[in-house]
Amino acid sequence: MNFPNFGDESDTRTRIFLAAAELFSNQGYDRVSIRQICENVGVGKPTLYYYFKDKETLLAELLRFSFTVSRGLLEKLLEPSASFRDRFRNLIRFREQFAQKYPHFMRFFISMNIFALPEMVRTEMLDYMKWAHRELEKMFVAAQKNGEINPQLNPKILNYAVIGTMNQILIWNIFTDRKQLMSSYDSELLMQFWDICIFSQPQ
Amino acid sequence: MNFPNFGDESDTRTRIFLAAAELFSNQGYDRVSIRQICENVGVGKPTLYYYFKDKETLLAELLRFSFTVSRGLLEKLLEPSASFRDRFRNLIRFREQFAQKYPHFMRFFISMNIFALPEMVRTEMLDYMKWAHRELEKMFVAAQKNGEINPQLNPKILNYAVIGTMNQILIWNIFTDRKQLMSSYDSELLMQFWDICIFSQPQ
Amino acid sequence: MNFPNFGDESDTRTRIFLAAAELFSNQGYDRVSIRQICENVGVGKPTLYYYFKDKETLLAELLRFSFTVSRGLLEKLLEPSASFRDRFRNLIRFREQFAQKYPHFMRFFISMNIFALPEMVRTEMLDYMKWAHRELEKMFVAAQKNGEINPQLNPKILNYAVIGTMNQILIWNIFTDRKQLMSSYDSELLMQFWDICIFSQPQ
Amino acid sequence: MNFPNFGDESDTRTRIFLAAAELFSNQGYDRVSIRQICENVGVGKPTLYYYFKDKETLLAELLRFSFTVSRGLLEKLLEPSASFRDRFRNLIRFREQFAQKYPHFMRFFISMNIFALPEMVRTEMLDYMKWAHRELEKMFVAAQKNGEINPQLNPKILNYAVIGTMNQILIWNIFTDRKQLMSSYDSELLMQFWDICIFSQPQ
DNA sequence: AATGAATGAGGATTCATTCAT
DNA sequence: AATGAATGAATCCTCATTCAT
Repeated sequence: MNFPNFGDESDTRTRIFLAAAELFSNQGYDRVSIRQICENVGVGKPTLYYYFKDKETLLAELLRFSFTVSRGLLEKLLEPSASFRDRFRNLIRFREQFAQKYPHFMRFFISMNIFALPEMVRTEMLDYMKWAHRELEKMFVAAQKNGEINPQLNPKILNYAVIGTMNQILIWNIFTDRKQLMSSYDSELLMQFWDICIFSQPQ
Repeated sequence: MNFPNFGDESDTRTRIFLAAAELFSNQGYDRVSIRQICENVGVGKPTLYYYFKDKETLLAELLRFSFTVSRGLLEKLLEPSASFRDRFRNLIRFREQFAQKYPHFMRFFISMNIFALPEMVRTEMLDYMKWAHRELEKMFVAAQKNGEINPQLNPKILNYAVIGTMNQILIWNIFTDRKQLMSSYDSELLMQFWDICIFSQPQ
Repeated sequence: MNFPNFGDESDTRTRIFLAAAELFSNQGYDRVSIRQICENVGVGKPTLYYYFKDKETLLAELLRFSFTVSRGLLEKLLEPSASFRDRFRNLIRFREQFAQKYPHFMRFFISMNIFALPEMVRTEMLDYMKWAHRELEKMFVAAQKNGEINPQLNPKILNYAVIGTMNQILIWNIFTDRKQLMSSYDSELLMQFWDICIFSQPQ
Repeated sequence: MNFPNFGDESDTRTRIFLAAAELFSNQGYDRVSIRQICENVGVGKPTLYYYFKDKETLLAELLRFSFTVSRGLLEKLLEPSASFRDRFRNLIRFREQFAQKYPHFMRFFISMNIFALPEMVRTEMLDYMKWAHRELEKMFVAAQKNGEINPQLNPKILNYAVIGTMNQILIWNIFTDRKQLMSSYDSELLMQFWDICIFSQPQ
């Protein structure tokens, strides 16, 4: 599983990007000031404005980065190349590994409240989320048709359950300030849980 | 199922309370200004400060109200008076009905899970969440001992799953601007889902 | 030496009066808020406004009280009944005893910066000070004519010196937070000092 | 006698500095608003905050400037290079000339009511004053040992008298709105006064 | 590619004061 | 004689943003 990289991390633009991700994820978009970001990076404010039109744009670009990574991965998962169970496991593993590699981005993404976002960014985010939601649901429906998972389960609810459970783990670990937002042990337990709930066939 | 009421809803303090809940849940704590709240209520700023020491205190009192309601209910659910399944159903129904009666508070509460909060408020919130988390887990463990639910399921994950799924439904409905944050149809489907997943015994 | 008393000290008006004197002398007129005064007295704000038209009036009445006391005394001193030296000694003793009996008023009076006062009060204060200044100078001139003090000394400067020295002692003791703003020992030393400087005749 | 200069007086920081000194000395620290200062200088509020962390810091820096000037001069006076009488005369002349060159700073310094000052600034001011007080007293004691001034005079009181008299002249001239806070004629009279009082030897 | 200096708009909060009771 | 509730105007300060260099 490969994640895209930012550019050169010694490059000013990238340093601003990363500092913003960290600060936004810790304190929320509104509580972070341009001054704070610049101080963290060690540059003056006009430098930030040289690279990013404004604060919203900076946020938007951060979100777009998350989307790109996330969408890329989801698209791979959706290709019905492997068994559904393998793809499902990958869905979990992906979150685990993204959380481990980019904890700030994970925090940032999870703790992003769509209503606290500037209009322009909100629309973009909502579009992505709707797309992901729809695609996942299609995947579950297909898996039920193929008999790969319990067909009695309502696929909408299943969708909520799968995503919601992962999010709940992440949220909980963010709140309680765990070092690891999602450990490999967590994803192991999660897989076992869904194995019992959805992969075992009813009698 | 009874929900506590605020005081007289024509009372200024209560009006500020409700307006703040609505605005905070829509735009996030930081984006809402004292001026906005006061305009919504139709009072001057000093009036707000007459009732609430400062903005953080207003937020804290809103959260405390939510906690009190929520805790009171959870405590009833935890009493092992009825069958576990009935109590579980009540857990879902409670959320549904709270969401219907006080959609703003539900939004407020849900979005608080997500928002960056001032430190002082966060601690208080964390305490409540830890308590609720712990108690629910105990309930699941007990139910497994009694043979009321599938004992193979990891109770921690089960806890995340049950709460996370409800939250996901709420979040999604908030995001997509549904009128009903959680309909009785939603909770019906949800109950069926868990009936299959956790109440059916393994063979 | 008798000082006028306020009315009944259990009377609300007097309690406000005293609390204001203490607070103003500690923190300065501007830094003290009506709220603070009321809290110290244990009454609501409208009560204060029942007794005093506004904050300025409260200040003005405090100053007027000081003037009345001070002027009454100075007038006694100016009556050429006793020897000049006795009257001079009384001038010092008066300050000492006023400082001991009403330390707050003394602080209040000393630390009052005339430029930091509201216009209306300022004029009143200035008038009093000019009068006192003039009268004292006359007294010194008369004493020189009578041969009671060294006639070589410039009476204007002498006036500044006598008053300025006492003030300096008070200011210093206020600054360094002495319990006694002016002890009887202080006034003894002061008298000895002026005995040498102005009462001893030149050869 | 040389006084330190501020930087370039067309420099924004210096202009804020001078405007603040003038306003503070006229109206007192609390009555002067940031807005007022900025209007006087003709800059926006954020510009002031660009140069000074906050209002207290601005005040503290003004005081520090006064201290530095004052201390530098006092140190020169204390060097027992010249006769005591010459140094004493310089003490007076220094005040006279400082008052003439920087009337606003003189007013500012004199009218600073220590109790109306924020805690942090107060301590700093007190430290300086204690130092100056101590050093001057030492100088008087030494002069008495050397037989340069009347040894019968209590040096503490002498200290109060010398400083207090000068301050009284300044205060009086400030109060009565004289153009010159301390004229060379004033200092001439003052010197004659102390010549008679303390430099003439007792028989 | 980067900066020092500046700005307009708006933030939370507190002030002295008043009304109806 | 006293109060709870309310207000307009002002406070200090910070924000995102920009210009000239």
